[in-house]
Amino acid sequence: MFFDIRRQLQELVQKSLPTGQAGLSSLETVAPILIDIPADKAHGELSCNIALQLSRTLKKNPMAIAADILKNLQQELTQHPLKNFFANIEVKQPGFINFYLSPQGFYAILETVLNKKDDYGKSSHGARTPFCLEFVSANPTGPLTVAHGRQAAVGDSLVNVLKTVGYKAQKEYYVNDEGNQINILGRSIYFRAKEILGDKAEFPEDGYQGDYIRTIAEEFIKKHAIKASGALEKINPQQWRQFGADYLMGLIKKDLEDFNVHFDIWSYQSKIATTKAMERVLADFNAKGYIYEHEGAWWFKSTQWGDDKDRVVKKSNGEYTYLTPDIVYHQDKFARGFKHIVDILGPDHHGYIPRIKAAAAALGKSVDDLDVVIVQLATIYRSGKPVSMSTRRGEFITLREVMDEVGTDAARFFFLMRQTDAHLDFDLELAKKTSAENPVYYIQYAHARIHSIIRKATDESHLTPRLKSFSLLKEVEEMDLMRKMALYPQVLLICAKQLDPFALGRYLQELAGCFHKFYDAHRVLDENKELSRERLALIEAARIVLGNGLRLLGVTAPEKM
RNA sequence: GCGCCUAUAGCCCAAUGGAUAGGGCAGUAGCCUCCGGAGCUACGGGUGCAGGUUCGAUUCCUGCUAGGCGCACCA
Repeated sequence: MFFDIRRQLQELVQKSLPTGQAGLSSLETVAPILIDIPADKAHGELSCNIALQLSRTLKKNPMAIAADILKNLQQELTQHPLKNFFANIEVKQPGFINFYLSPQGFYAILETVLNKKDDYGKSSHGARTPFCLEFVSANPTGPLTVAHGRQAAVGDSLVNVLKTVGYKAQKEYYVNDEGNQINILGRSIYFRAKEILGDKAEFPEDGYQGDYIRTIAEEFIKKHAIKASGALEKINPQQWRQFGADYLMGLIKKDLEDFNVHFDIWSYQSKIATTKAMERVLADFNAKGYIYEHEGAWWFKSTQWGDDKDRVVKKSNGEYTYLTPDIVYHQDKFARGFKHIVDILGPDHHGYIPRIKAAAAALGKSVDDLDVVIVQLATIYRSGKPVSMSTRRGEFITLREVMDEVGTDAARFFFLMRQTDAHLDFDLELAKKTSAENPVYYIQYAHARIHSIIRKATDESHLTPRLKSFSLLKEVEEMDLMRKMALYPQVLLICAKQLDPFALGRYLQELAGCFHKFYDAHRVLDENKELSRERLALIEAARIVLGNGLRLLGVTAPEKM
């Protein structure tokens, strides 16, 4: 809603600038006109700081400039459709022009929400730009951990937000189904299978220790009806690897489904980063002069784009490093038409960022066409004590355990409770609490409570929400609630710009708070039927916005709790 | 040594470069003949240190201090 008002105000202010004064010709570049939403409602619903910005150029007191602009603005406004939308426009120290909405202005917000319903918040800001977000991409060598869980929560919600604000965003999972990790996986299963069949073999030092390996070995033995350990030697190592990777990918996909994360594209390293493809891309880089040979290895000149040092792409023993197939993979993504690529990675990858950005540049793109979002770790707390997560020793907490213990809704929400690039403490006890301390229940409760009221109104009094022509809503709590709803599209834009859905969860808490305050102060089902119908419309609108926001976060919006 | 992240009230966290720095927990005192008390109200308490840019800095820049993480011909 504010979009339209803000854009129109921007034009009006533009027309109202004090023309004909010194320095005005360069005003556009000196200071773009911005219509802000003040944090404090005492400063109005909207405000403009242009007078402060122009003060230096015009060599004039900002209060005086603002007064001039306001005078012109009020003149412009008399002919403008917005003229009834403002109760007051005034200049405040040190030179802000503040706009105070009239009841009509507030009701326009309400009508917009009620009209757009599920579409409220949508915009065309992204201009259908094709975005590829790759996240989780855990190797199929073990179950998903809470670290992956947080990445999944961030990535999925972020894509939902990006789609809503008009980007053509897709979720992609890159399956590393080749390489050392998978070789170790195959060997680990093989050795566990030997053990199970009574052959005491030394388990490899670098093998995966988790109990799930034993389960996979048992499954393998059962499937192939193997009776004695001698039969294991006839099995091709590739079979161990394939079986293990398939089995674990099955688990991972199930975990993600239950976590309410659904990927659009599954890419497999074995299909994309073939030896031929790697040779081709390195030959291409070589032709462009981005490759040199040193001590028998091939080096990629990533320093050319700001990396600390050049990186080996082909080892002296002829093998490729981790980077090489990844270059091919990113080439593949760009070739599929994505204008922007976002890789969501764990904190252990932050040294990797300049390298992969350099690769994007070497592929003929800009370093800005690829963003890397680093998701910091979440530390799980139980009874005030951190829980160990060492994957090496198999003592890790899995996403599955957390999901099963606190539920998908709480888990999804809690992973977003701090900015993505900051460490997060995840309190299992708090996530399970059914009280106001637990933010996800606080929000869901508001949603369920609204449903309850509307149900009651429909069933007992046959009252339906009014849809337009409001006139009776004028309490502070009612205005606060409408003001907060108007902010929603802006919150989505901020999330998109920051590539972080964090602000949305916080906003929903505030919105729920506005509703609870309203509820406590005023009765919806009043003696005055017309007032009841308008208040039903107000809470219905709040329900819509709460529901829309929760949906983007992958959290359910229950009608009853 | 180099790089990244963090530093805000007793505790946990907010604040697209804006105005009097917000909210939760804990503490104290209140609100159910009434639509869901899983809720609401009131009260205290503050930006690590030193500079710089700006009309304006919690925010941007430099240096320092403290904590976390990362720096392979590993993936």
